[in-house]
Amino acid sequence: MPRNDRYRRAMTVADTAASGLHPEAYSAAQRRVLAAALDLFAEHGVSGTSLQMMADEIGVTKAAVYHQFRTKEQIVLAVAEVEMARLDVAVTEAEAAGRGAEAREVLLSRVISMAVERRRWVNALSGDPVMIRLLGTHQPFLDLMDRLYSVLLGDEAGTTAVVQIAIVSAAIGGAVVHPLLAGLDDETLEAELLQITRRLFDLPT
Amino acid sequence: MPRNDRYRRAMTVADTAASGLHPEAYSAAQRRVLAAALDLFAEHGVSGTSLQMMADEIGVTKAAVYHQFRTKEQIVLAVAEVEMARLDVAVTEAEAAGRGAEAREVLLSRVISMAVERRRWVNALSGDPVMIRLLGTHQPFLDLMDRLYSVLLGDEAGTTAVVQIAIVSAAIGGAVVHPLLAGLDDETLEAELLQITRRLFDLPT
DNA sequence: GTCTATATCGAGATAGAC
DNA sequence: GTCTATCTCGATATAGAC
Repeated sequence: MPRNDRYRRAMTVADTAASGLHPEAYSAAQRRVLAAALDLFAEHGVSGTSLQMMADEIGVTKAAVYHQFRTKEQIVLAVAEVEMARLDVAVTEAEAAGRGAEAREVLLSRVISMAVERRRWVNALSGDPVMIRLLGTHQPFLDLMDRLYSVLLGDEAGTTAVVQIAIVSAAIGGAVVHPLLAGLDDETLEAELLQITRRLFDLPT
Repeated sequence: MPRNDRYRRAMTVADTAASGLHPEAYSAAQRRVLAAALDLFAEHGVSGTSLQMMADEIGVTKAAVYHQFRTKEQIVLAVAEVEMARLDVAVTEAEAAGRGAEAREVLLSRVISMAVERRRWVNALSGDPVMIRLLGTHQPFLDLMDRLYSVLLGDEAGTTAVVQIAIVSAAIGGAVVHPLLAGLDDETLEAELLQITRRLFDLPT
């Protein structure tokens, strides 16, 4: 990443404002980089992951990685967009199911399924400070989250309803990475999460 | 941090095995370093925070920071231990309330109160990969978490009960840092969290 | 698509004066 | 307790050959 007056520049999407929700089809070499990057981000964090680590993981040199992506920031952005595209599919599918409880039901099951399936990477994608800053300034992502929350909220309004969906989101994202549940198989975890989140929504407010 | 054969060495507690749950009283200069470090960890992650950033934040030079702590790892460890000591007080207090529902009730309210109060730093303390690795090899921390989970579990056993407390933990930790709730005042957030977590425990399994 | 080689900078860390 | 000065290394990044 380029430099700042004092430290290295904070990551922004300024250089890549054109990138939206439709990441072009990456080459095989690019996909290898992105897969290695995601694994390493999960283990060491974005800042703790160097281009050298990615190169070693793939079994090539740093220069080969730089041939696929011009900067580290481009890699982070590409990783984020690939995951966003997955989430977009789920939200779009839920929206197609209408505006009420059915839509919410569809979204919940799709999101839980995705979160469980990709639990090794959830923390890197949603908890890493570099990723948070990047996505927080990335309008397509903000729009996607708005849509997601709209489906979850349905017709509800008010603080309690917002707290409720925030808690459900947090519970899903946090449970799949929770050390207590690290040994639990995906199917059981998914079933339990589905059950408990459904009951959270059925609770009287 | 010292180096590895290939990259810089992963953080361990090997050098400081003697440090436990009773951090010595830090000097005023040391506390300034720890406060700055915690803020910066929350904003940039542990790996993304340099000694230079800490020095700038405090208004001294790097060498002055190195006079207070011999390595960056010592700073991370000290930050973690100060927070652990806070949590330890809450767990100890809950344990004093017995072994049943009352103990759980005390612990829940204390933990929620702590999490809300310190929500700016929760992600850095529980989600940062460096912190996770450090604490995961730190026996006093593992013991503390065992005690915490024991109080939450009470007499319950079985997968569903474990999932339940994992979800409650995740919900608390995740809700306080959730962007949707960033604008919510501490008192409201605390009350809502208390209510919803209590209901989660009252649900029939 | 991958390599070797290199440039530049900031990181962690230390020595020694005040 | 803080400073200036310095060391070494790994980080991002580029040039140019194969």
